[in-house]
Amino acid sequence: MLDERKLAVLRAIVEDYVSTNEPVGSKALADRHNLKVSPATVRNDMAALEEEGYITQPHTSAGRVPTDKGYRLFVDRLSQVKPLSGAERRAIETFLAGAVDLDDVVTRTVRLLAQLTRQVAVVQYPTLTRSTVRHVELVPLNDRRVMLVLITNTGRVEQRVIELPEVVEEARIAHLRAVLNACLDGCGLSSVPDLVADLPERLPAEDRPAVATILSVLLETLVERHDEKIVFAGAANLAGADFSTGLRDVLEALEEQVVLMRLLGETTSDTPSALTVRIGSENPYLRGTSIVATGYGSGDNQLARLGVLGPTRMDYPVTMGAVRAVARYVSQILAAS
Amino acid sequence: MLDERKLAVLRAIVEDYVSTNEPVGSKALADRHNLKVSPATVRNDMAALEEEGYITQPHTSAGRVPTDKGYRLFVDRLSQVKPLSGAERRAIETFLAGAVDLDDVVTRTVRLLAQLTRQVAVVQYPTLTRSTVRHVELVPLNDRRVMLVLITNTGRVEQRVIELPEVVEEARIAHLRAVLNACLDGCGLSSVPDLVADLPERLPAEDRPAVATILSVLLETLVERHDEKIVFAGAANLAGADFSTGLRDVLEALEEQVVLMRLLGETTSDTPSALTVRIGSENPYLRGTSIVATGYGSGDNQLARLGVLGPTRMDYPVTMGAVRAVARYVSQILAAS
DNA sequence: TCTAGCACTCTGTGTTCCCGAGTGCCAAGT
DNA sequence: ACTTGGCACTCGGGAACACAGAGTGCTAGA
Repeated sequence: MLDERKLAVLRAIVEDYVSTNEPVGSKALADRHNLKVSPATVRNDMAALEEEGYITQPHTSAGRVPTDKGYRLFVDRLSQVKPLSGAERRAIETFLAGAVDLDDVVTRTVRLLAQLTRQVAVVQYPTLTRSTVRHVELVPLNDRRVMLVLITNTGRVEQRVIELPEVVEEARIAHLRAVLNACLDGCGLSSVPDLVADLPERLPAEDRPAVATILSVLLETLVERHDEKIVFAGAANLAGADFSTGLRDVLEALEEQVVLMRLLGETTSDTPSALTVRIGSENPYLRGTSIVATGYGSGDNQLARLGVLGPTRMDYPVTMGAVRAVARYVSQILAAS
Repeated sequence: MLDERKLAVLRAIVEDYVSTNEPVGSKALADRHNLKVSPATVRNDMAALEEEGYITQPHTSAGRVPTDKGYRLFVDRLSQVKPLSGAERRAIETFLAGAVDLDDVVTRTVRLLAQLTRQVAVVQYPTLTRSTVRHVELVPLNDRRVMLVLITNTGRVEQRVIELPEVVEEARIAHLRAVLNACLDGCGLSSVPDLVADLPERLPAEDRPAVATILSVLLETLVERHDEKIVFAGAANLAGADFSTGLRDVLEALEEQVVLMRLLGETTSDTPSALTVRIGSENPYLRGTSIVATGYGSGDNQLARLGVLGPTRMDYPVTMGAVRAVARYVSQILAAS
């Protein structure tokens, strides 16, 4: 059905259209890529490709434009991920190496990725789920309030102000802190609920209301948060591109954590470190955009996802190369800290 | 030079132009606002206003449009800040009340403000400068690394991973922590450098390199950071409006902390809690936009600034009302925690 | 199966034309 | 001295139109 040459034509169409942003016609194609056939032959092939739904024409007698299905075939079978240049690699390395804490790593990563791809970059904060407790701190603020600070081995720090149900002396707080640390230090976050389950019973009865309050906040902190937190950068890169779905919608989606989360992908459970590409209508919500994403994290410990969002008409090989490279470097940085 | 009626005409022009986004002509003006004079008279006044530079016409024989100078006069003398409706007040209150920590307060604030004004909201993180140290924590990560956690009375938590120049035993770290806390607890951040100046001398000589490293990071943490950190929300609201300076520039400025900082205003030192309005060309960098900002913070303790950014053609009274109200509520929230 | 040629069909652009909103000015009215 | 009605003038923007050019589909021939 689709012989070798037709595929070559499709590849050429995608490449030309991506770089020129104009429907590409048979003559230009036969000229620029050395297909060694005449425009007329190309036209026949194009007709076939259109028949199959890989390309389409905006209006009669204009050039052809790839459809989502066309891009899909291109990504799956006609292109190779393009590795970064040496200069780019070095830039990534030095830029990420300067990060001082997890926040900083994430911020730098998202900016770097945006700049590298000239698109909108999206980075999900590493989830706490697989990390372990490094330290728990309870800081008395006044006699009815304490601040809970949870430090994990990924360098993440969580903080919560807790309103106690009754006045508790500092000494008791200190004691509780010691108990908590003894109990939790080094444990995986997912095992925390089990470990603290019987804690109230092991403490003086009069402390129990306070302890219960503190523990409930602690558990909340563990579960709730961090698959939700997502940051983006490079919105300015949207200004040039035209989205079928309207710039406004894209910007709105970017500011809506939930939508963004879904776009980044319900972690494709089989091989999370593989590149995921979602093209146009394959996306939930934002139909007119494409997303290139991947998991990242230290070692085989998948922590979160990152990627870029751009117009369907995007340079997939380059973008995929950048996303993959950045994900690797970040994973490396995270593993080291 | 500018009698009462001319001012009324200017006010009417600004109001009409803001609401319709079309140059306003003499006839429409005389009709809609009951000026009780004929269009011809209005035309004479308009000519005078144009002579003085308060309004201008996009092209000969179109209606008039306010200039930056015209908006300035309008804001200074012709308008009153419009208070929020009861429903809006209640919405603010409930929305902000749910915040769990400082991060959350800031995030909620910026979203709230964006939604309320239908513009881009910008919020600077409270600076540490005026706050006091609540607690300093040193957590050993391994024998060459410690994490420094600094907790302030505003609920802010700062964290840094520190690479030590040599191996230091945990006990020494614990001791240093105790010393630091004894020394700094409750002190204003600005006095920290003085307080720790002679600290190395009061400790065993063999610890000095490590202590010096830790202190330098501590000082860096204090000084460097937080007048820089700024967040924004509501970029989607830019999609509708048209900026003379180009959407791309605005988006770029928003992602550039430094520029944003300058736009928010080098804190007008005299009365920081007053509303600052910068109109069009009065702004550094972004000439085509207006900014309404104010300081916020607990009590007379000005901590940071927040505001909104929008097109010059903006409903100033309403926007100013929203900014002022939000700043007050946030200050209140911060004071309580 | 490929190629060359040809007629056809569009879009985008440039031109012209005209309507109408809005102005500036002047002379008359209060 | 200010206000008003009248009037000629000026543009911008939309409609109508023509036209060049790019690109196609089709058919006949190599």
